[in-house]
Amino acid sequence: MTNQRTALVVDDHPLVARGIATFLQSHCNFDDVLTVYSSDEFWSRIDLTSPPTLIVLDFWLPCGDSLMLLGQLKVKCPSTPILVISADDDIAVQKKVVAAGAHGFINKQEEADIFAHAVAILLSGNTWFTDTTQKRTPINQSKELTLTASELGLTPRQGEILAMIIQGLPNKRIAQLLSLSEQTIKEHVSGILSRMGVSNRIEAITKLRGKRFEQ
Amino acid sequence: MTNQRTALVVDDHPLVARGIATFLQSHCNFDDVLTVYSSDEFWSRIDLTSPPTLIVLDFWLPCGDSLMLLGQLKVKCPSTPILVISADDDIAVQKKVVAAGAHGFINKQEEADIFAHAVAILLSGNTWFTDTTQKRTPINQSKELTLTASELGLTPRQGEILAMIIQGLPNKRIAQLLSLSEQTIKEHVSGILSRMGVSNRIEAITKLRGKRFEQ
DNA sequence: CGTACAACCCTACCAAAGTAGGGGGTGTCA
DNA sequence: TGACACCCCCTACTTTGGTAGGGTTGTACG
Repeated sequence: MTNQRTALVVDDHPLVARGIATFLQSHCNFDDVLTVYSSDEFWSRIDLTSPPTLIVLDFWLPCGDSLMLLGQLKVKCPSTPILVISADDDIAVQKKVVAAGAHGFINKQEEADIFAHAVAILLSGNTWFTDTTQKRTPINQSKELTLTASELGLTPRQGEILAMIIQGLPNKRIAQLLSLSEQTIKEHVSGILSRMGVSNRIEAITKLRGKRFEQ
Repeated sequence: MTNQRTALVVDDHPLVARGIATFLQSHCNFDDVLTVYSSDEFWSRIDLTSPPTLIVLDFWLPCGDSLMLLGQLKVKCPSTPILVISADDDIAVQKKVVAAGAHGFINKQEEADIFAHAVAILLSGNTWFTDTTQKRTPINQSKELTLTASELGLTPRQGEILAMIIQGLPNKRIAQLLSLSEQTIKEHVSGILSRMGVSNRIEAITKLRGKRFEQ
């Protein structure tokens, strides 16, 4: 039997696909990696008579049919592990991926060594998913994506209020919920904004987009 | 004089950054490429005493301060062309990038040879931007997580403005970018809010959090 | 003891956001 | 032709957000 390690990478971002491909070759011991940029190109170009050792599939294919493609891949290559990658870390996405029968799911923001680890796990016949039951601390979220009040230089009260701002609550509601005057909230907000270097709460919200905030 | 070609790549997705770096080296004749995964890491690690030949900057850094970083980079390396890349092809994004003084803007979905072409254009001292007048060929993402203007019952203009609201732009800036009066923007905003069933732009932003919006 | 800081309250003021109601001007479609 | 949707502009108004002053209290620290 040949021990050639081959992989198939399906991603509509050529640069990302290329990055994954070179990474698989240089860090995961793959001999040959095919890159495909769309499901159309996949069906017209790729011959799966010899199934690859691993398939890496982007969740956000432009045609939106990555899950369908996943199902067909599972039929064609039943013994090949499939790792789905995505740019966003929505839990709903992972649930869909699990339901569709993938063997692993990982975020593009993941550090390279974690990606390599996931690949190794899949090659060993196991699955790799982030734990959706426990709080967001797992492998999934590297620390750079989580901000705490103290990291932002905020006082505890300011952190509490910032969390409410992010929820979209207006000052009046925050004041009600905390049983404080609206003016006091405004002053806390001013402190938060100047500390964050933004000029209003909307900038603060957009600045924290994609990040997690903990008090 | 040394003709060393060096580049700096700032992208919060390690695999993407790696992909761009290897591509620059293998296809664009770069000798050395530094990769950085966050603006924090940038300031703490990178010494710009010798400005790179090219800077590649991701628009969607997790902290949301890519434009600020861009401005500071322009001060530190006034003669270095800056190419901004983004995962979405929102025209508003490109407009912001242009306004911030970047020398080029390109979508991550672009083919690799187009990316190489853009790099060559920038290195020759010119700029590279995509034509915003022609209509975008819609890239349909998976439908459940993507909302379009028509799905929300919005008119094209309202969709355009909602995209800007989500970016955090105030009415005044939107009016400037669209060459309209601020009042007209307010009326469009009112229409958007009542159509979405929310009472202000902040609720609109939080309502669309975690989802994609396309015009 | 004094200093510093967080937390809370107040008045006053200004800017931004949003609403209401009044015009126009296109284009499409029956 | 009229009805209608969309787009743009205007004045005038209210609400919300944010800043700048001025305070009081309590607590932690040297």
